[in-house]
Amino acid sequence: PDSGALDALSQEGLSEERVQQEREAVASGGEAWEGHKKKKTTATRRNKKTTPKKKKNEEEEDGEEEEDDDDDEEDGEGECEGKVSGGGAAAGGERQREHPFIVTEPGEVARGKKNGLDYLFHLYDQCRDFLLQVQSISRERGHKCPTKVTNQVFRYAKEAGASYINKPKMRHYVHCYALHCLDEEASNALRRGFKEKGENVGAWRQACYQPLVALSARHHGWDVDALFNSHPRLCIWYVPTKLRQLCHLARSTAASAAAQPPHGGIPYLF
Amino acid sequence: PDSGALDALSQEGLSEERVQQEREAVASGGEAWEGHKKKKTTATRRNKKTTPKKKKNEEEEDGEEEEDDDDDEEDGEGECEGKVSGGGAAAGGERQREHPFIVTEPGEVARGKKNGLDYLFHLYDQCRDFLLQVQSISRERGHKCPTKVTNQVFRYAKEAGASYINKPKMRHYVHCYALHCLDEEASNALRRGFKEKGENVGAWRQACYQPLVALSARHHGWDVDALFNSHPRLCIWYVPTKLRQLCHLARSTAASAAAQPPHGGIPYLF
DNA sequence: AGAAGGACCAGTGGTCCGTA
DNA sequence: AGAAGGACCAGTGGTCCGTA
Repeated sequence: PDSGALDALSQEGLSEERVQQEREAVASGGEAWEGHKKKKTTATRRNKKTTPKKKKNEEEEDGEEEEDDDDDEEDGEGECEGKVSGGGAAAGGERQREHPFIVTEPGEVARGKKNGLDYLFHLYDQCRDFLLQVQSISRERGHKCPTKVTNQVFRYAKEAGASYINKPKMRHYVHCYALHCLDEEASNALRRGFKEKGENVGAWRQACYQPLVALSARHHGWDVDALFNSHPRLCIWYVPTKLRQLCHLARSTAASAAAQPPHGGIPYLF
Repeated sequence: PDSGALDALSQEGLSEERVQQEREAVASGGEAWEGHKKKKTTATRRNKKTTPKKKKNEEEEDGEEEEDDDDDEEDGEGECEGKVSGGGAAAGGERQREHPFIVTEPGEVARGKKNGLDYLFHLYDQCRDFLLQVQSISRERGHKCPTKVTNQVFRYAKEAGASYINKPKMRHYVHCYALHCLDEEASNALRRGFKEKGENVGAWRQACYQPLVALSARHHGWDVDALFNSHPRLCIWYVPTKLRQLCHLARSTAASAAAQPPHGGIPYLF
């Protein structure tokens, strides 16, 4: 009732400018992007932990990463950006998903049907770029302006043609990007170490938590929100739940260790 | 799957300490608070503007506010806090809602079955207090910490016994509170003026928009978010949609007036 | 097996409209 | 009529789990 003469402003609209500006090296055959599909599954999901997941906070020393040298088995890609699978057989529009990440050193380009970690981090910078565009549009339309990478930003990215960006992936690796932003030296060392040991991406990802907890403790008294906010490219990302929990746990542990010192010796937490 | 050994922390719990600390003067008879009721209405709401609402951006000069002097017609209230209706007849737990607001001068206590504007503004300060408590609890549990008055805060307030606080009411008058925070002089003058003219609360509420638009223009280049963030008690409140729209419209108007000056004269926007 | 991401769900911001 | 607020709804943050 109060909107008055003001809601002539439509909701979104989204200029299609940025399409295909990013992402040149796409799957072979050029089958159309699937875009909005909304496949309605009728399964009754969410049966609450029927399979008792094993927790893997420490990295296990297995999974000897094969480093496959089948370089140009696909088309002539190798340019710069990410690569997708599902390009080969019948061009009837089958599953189109990005190649999995592997642990690469800084500067190293992943060969074969893999994507490297520099590319992963580049995706975060692209999201930031999309956020800046969304903010600019919001401001000029007088809408409320997001400060974080929200659903709206992911939707915008998708509409702009960056279909390889999606929320679950970006949320999954945020803390890895955080370490990259906050301590590039340590991040690079970790990448080299895990590549050398032949660890898989999951193990490397797990290993990124600990250095961040240490940083939050050392510089921000375990306030991981303050840690994220201290960096301009990082502050637009939500703090992942698990990292928040780890910082909280570490603080509690440190506090109780300080309150009740052991009988014989000094405890070292890091 | 990642939660690990950390989710021993339950969700809320809410110590019942604050109950009845606020709000002494309650309805007569002392019938129990209705609390959580969740009456399921089966009506098909949202038939989208069947009744064409008239827009009321300018205050109309009618409604000669009767200022009823039936002071102590109810019980012996008159202490300090807000008053509720529904105390009279059959004590079978009927509708319990706050008395409507009337336009009062600063310092003036509303008489009869009315609440004054000092009381209204006091509710905002109470909400801030509840937010501070929610933040404190969140921080000590390692949860993410709200910076604004969210649903969680309203829920907390209700559980703490402040059933007279609710989201629609608080959102409805935010901009009035904003003016009170940002320019108490102007706010007080407006209250005196509207009381004197015998305007109702709705008219006064409408009149609070304009001075805020002027403030946002003058001090923040029409950035009303910046205006809200400039005040510590105000920055915890979401900017109301209509105020945001008004600021946007005013900026556009000012911009086009500046770009295309009229043939004979200088335009004054304020 | 390890990993990418469609799609789901509980709880949010926003406010309409049946109620008093 | 003017006003208070229960309750609804579209779109969010978060991430599970069917998929490749």
